[in-house]
Amino acid sequence: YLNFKITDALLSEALTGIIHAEAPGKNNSQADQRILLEYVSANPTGPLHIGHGRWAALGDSLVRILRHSGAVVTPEFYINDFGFQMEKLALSVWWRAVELLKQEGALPGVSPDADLLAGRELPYPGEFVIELAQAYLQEAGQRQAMLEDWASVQEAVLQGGEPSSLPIWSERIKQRIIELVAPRILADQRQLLEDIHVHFEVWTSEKKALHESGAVERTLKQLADNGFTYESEGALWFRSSEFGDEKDRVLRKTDGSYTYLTADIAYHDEKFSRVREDGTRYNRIMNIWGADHHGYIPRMRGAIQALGHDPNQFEVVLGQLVNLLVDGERSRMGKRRKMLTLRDVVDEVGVDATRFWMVSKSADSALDFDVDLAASATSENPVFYVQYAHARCCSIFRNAVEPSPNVDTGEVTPPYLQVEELDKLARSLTPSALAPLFNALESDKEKAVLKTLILHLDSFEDTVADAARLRAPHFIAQYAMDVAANFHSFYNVCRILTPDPEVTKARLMLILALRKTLAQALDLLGVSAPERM
RNA sequence: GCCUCAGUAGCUCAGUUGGAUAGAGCAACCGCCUUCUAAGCGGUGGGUCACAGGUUCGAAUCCUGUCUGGGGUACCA
Repeated sequence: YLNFKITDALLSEALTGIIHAEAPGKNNSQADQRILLEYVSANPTGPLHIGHGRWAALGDSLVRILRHSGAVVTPEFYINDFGFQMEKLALSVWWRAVELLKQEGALPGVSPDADLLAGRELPYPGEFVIELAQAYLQEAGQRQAMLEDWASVQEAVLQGGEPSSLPIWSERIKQRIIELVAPRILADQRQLLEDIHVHFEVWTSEKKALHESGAVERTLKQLADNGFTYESEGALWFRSSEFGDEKDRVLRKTDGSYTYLTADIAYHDEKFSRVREDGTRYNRIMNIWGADHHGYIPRMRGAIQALGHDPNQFEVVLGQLVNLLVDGERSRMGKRRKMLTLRDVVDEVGVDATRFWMVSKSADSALDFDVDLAASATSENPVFYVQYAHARCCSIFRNAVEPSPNVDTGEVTPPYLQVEELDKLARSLTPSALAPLFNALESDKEKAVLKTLILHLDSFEDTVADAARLRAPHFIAQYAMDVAANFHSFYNVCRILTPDPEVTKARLMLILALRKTLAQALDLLGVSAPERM
């Protein structure tokens, strides 16, 4: 094993490079990549939950890291606004609307106290459905339409007709509810995502872009022309087993409707074929999926191949699921009346803590999110450790250029140096100017801590490239914690602002490189870098 | 059954292409604020890296098997 000595000159060069860099860690390791990254892609059937939060944090950090590594990335949200889920939601809204009308005594022949929902289980029992129903009834004309609708289904409902036994209500009202409700929910989701600094450039509606546009039929025809479909048992099948899938998959059900897979195949066909603004196409179609979709990959890959695209350009980043811990026990998220939403968590622990928490662990391991710990996690979250390091750097710079009045004597100590002086020094910095950094150290310990810190700063670029290559944002979180720890050690063992101006300047350059790197690392995670805490 | 992810300190988890004495945060204990922010630092205690084989000069890491836990195995989305 080579045991080479790292000279002060090399360390100086590393620091100088960081200070002159436009953005630390920037590299070209992914420069040949044109990536369409689809993630989150929730149904517009309710608020985002914790699980979505993990994909959002993971995906957005990945976008930032890949771009920092030279890739062109388009983040995209696929809106699953088609199919049974939407109908189930509409049905739930309808029931809540009936309930509201009943409470007002507006339903003929029904007492306001009567329990129409007794024994029934709404597909979407959440509180938010009641708000949607209220909004729906306030729409011009909808209240009247509901009452007319009620007259036609009243008897069936009063005799105990189940909500699931469709249709007991009119198609007209169903569509009207969906039209009203889907955009509202989507807008809420979008607002929350923006609030946590997760931005999508493209929003693709399954309903509009695939079903109403005829894209699904076109893709289906292409698959058939290529000879990969057949009819059996009244359904249309895809020969996915020819591509390594366990079995063939249904594309068109016996009732004539399409499966989710069919629309998704059309979607991926479109993504592969899409021509970008500069005339090129994407050479990487990337998705972030939950581990519950794992078995779905072979059939999707098969379909991509069957349509003549390169399956090697298709990539799925799988994330293990998030468990919600309530009273120390795992509980399934979702269909509870009171559920803990992503909004609740963000309100409770803040954007920075939530995002850092979500990406500080490998996506390969299941994440336990302890609700009871959420509040206390505020002070426990390592994100503050990193942010504090950054704030400390900023504080040092403030002290360096500001006069400091002594509280006891009232005397004012002049600033160590002027802002302009500092800027000029940074701009024209050469490695040799950093010599005082190494010469003025008093102990081996100081020297060792300093060396570790600079080596760490120097490895940032490699870390970003590794994180990009392995699609592992948690490398960055880990890195940020490590560097922060190095700095906190150094800070306690070595003073930055000293009576010797040359030493002070050199050490300030170190802090400048550190501050830039910390700010960049935090930015790659979508976390703010506060100047004071 | 098959596919897949995981099992590392009391708890939550890092450990990148195999590399030197396995790390961090939290929790426990002992120190450190007249000096750049103590949301910090130093120290102590705490690990048969699930288990058993194998490959290798060298394994938490690679291979095989076993055990335990999560997820999947739909004409749901």
